[in-house]
Amino acid sequence: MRDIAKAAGINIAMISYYFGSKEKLMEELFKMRMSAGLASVKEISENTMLTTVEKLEKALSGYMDRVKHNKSFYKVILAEQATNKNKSVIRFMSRLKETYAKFFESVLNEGYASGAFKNRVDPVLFITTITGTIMQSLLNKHLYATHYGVKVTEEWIRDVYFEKVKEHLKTITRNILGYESNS
Amino acid sequence: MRDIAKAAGINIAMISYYFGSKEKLMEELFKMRMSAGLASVKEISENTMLTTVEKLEKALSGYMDRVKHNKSFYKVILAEQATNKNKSVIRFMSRLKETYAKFFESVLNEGYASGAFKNRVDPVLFITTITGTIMQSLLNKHLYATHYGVKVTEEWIRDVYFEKVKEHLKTITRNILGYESNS
DNA sequence: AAGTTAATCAAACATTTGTTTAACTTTATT
DNA sequence: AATAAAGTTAAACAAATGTTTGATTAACTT
Repeated sequence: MRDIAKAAGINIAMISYYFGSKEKLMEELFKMRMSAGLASVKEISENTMLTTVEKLEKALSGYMDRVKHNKSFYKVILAEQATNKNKSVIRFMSRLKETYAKFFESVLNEGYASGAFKNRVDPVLFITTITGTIMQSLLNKHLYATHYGVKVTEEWIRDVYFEKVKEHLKTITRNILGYESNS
Repeated sequence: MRDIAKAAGINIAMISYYFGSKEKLMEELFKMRMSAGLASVKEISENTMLTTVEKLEKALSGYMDRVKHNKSFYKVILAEQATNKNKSVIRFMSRLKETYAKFFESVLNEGYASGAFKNRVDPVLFITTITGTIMQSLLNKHLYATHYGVKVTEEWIRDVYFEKVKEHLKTITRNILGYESNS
């Protein structure tokens, strides 16, 4: 709390004054940061101009971009889920995941119905692979860099690494679902 | 530390007496639990009787089994990497990951050389997807269960859920690398 | 301008947490 | 059996941590 107050340039008592407790502060943080993802999914599913593949790729690239611009926050998400301490955050994440699950399930079903996707996959496990790849990419930056002898800088992460991950995501999605590239 | 001592049925001072500090206790835990993975990789790469696909599938199924039998520990691994606090654990994990990276790189190269694998993938990003899927499957148990209306029990997790994840892993590996099923 | 409410702060408070101490018991050595 | 070493413990210690208090200042309201 002291670190947060210092970083925010405020007195520590202000956090309790405005948020009530550390737990509630975390809750607000989650609600605020997660709303962008929900809005993006909502917008995509309501857009009738998009093909199934476009919907899918738009969702994935949006997801990647949000993680790319909120690296620390997504590490907090990981830590929160792994430690399982803040119950209201866990509940919040569960609801959120269910929303994403329904979205991806409907996109996959649309693709199977139209014949765009040739390979059957469990939608929940598909999300698990996508989310897992993105989250793990946050933890494997240094592995990638040292393996290929590159120096880790903010620019490299932003302009090179995350672009490679994005491309990789596209590739594996195409291979997993079995559809042809259109770009 | 008090919780650990209680769970172990020992006095809290014993931890300092035998391990020195909380950090060093964690280090020992990591060294101990991770040695199985290293041994498995070593054994597989030294076994000349196996085909490339067999090596790959043996490594993945071994990995899955270790996670399945040490669920809490792998959540600790996730939390440790996400919070980035214990530097010696981070260093240890980095060395370990590099070992795995080299292993998978050589397996993939072997597959490309023999023509067994048709699709090119970056080996480090391939590991990222595999590890990510497995780790995320630890966090998505409840999503899977509620999405399909199943009750979460230890038996269900062990006998049903992780078997589904294992199957899924096999499927996506096959699709990502582009090789044919042999079973 | 007086009075009320809201915002801010330094300090105090009460737990929690990792570590150490000092006394003791048990085990091993001669 | 006597002595030393190793193992074990309850209690104390010091630092960290989330929260509250009570005083002070700033911002509205009439």
